[in-house]
Amino acid sequence: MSTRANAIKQKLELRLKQLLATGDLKLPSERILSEEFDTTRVTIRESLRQLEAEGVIYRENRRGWFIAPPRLNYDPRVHTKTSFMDYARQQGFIPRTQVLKVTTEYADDYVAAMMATSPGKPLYRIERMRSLDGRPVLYENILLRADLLKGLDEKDLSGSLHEVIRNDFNVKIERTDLELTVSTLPEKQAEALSAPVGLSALHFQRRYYNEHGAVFEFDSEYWRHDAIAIGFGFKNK
Amino acid sequence: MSTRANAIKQKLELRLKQLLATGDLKLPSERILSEEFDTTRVTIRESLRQLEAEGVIYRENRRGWFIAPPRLNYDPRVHTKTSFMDYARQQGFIPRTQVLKVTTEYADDYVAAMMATSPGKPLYRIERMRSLDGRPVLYENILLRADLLKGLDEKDLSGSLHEVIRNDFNVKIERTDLELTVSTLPEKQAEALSAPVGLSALHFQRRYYNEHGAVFEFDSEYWRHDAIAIGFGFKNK
DNA sequence: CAGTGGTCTAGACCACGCA
DNA sequence: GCGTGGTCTAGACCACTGC
Repeated sequence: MSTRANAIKQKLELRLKQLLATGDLKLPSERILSEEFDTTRVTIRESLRQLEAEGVIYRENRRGWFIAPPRLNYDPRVHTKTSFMDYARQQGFIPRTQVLKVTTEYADDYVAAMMATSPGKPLYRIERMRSLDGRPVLYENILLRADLLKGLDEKDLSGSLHEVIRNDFNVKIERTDLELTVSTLPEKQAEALSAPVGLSALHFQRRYYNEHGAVFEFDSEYWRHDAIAIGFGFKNK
Repeated sequence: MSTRANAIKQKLELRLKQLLATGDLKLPSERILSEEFDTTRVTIRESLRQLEAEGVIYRENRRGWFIAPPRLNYDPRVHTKTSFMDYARQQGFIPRTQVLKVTTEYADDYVAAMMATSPGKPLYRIERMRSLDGRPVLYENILLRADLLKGLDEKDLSGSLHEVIRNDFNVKIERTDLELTVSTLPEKQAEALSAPVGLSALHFQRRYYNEHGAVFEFDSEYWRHDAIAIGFGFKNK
C-alpha cells in the first residue's frame, strides 16, 4: 500500500531500531512526529496504531508511546503445575500479582451452566491483576466452588492458586478445558491494566475438573495481546 | 467511558440485534450512521473499529460493514488427523481451499534454522487460502522438505495435506510444536484475504517432526482474528 | 503549568464495487 | 456514474502526567 500512513509506518520502524540501539524506549511525541513527517496527528496516530496492533509498540495513558518489551512465552498446559510467577521468573521477568477482590457469591444461571452445576451454589470470586516488570499484562476473574474449597478465601492468593489448592485442599486437578479467542479489553479490565479501552486482547476461558468430573473452577482471563506468545508441543497420536 | 464514540458503540450494538432479528447482516453506510447519530464519520468509524476488534462486525472492501458470522471452533492438536475441510463441515460451514502457489526453493539461513536443517536443502513452498461460506479466513504458507516428500508438489493439494502425506509418502507425523501470537495481517496476506491491511490476526507457526526427530514441515498461518475460537481439553499430569 | 495523548469536528479527495 | 469505504487535512478542546 502506498498510503501516507503506511510510508510513515516504515520510517517509524527505522526510527525504532535506532532508538533501541541507543537503549531509549520512548518515542517522540505525536506532535513532534507529525511535524517531522510533515503530516497531521491523525495520520501519525494511524501509523502508531498499526505498530501497536502488531505488538511492536504500546502506549501508557497520556504518557507516550514506548517500544514493546519481549513477550512472555506461555504453555497453557502447564498452568496447573507451574505458576505464572515461576515461568515469568524463568524468562527473566519480574512478575507481580495483585489481588483486587475476593468475594463470595451464588451462581446465577449463566455461571451455573458454565460450571455444570446448579444455580445458587456458593462461589468464591477472585479478581487479580498480574504484571511483568511493572507493566500490567493480565486480568484474571476466577470463580471457585466454595463448597469444595471451603476457606480458600482466607488464604494468601497473591502467589500460585493451584499450589494452594494442591497443598491445603483435598481437590485433585484432573482435567482442564480451554477456549481462546482474540477480542478486546472490556472497560473494567482495561482500566485495571491502565490500557486503552478496546485494546486487542487474548481472552482465555478455562474450566478445571476434579477427579469426579465436577467443575470446581471457572476462569476468565484477559491478556494484553502484545504481552504473550503461546507455545507448546505435543505428540500426534 | 462516556466518550461519544463509546455511547454510539452501545447504540450500534442495539441496532445490530435488530438487524440480526430481521436476518439482515449489512449495516447502514457510515454516512447514514453519522447523520443518524449526529456526528462525523471519524467518530462513527471509531465505534465501528471497536466492534470490529471485538469480532462482532467486519468489513468487506468498499462494500460495507457486516455482522460477523460465528467463529470456527478449532483444536490445534487434531490438525494432523482431522483436516480443515472436515471440521469446518462438521460445524456447518462450507469450506474451500484455494492453492495459490506451489514452488520449489532452497533453504536460506533463516528457514534452515527454523527447520533445524542446513541451508540449501530443497523445499516445496505451498501457499493456500481457505474460506468459510465464501469468506476468506486463513492464509497458509507451508514449507516442506522436498527430499523427504519427493513429488508432493504434483499431488492434489486442495484438500488435506496430511492425508496426502500419510497415504502417499513414507513419513510419519510424530510430533508437532506450535507458537501462537496475536498480530496483524501483513500486506500480502491481507490482500489475499481481501481484508483491510493491518487487521488483527492470529499467527500460527508450526513445526512437524517425523519419527526420526527431523522437521519435515514448517508452517506460517494467518487467521482473521474474528474467524476462529481455539478450544481444547487435556488431562493434568 | 506545560506537555502529553484522547477525542472530536467539518470538511475534502480518492479508489473501488456495483448496477 | 453513483455510493461505498479509505485516507487525509487543519484545526479544536479536554483530561491527565510530571515537573
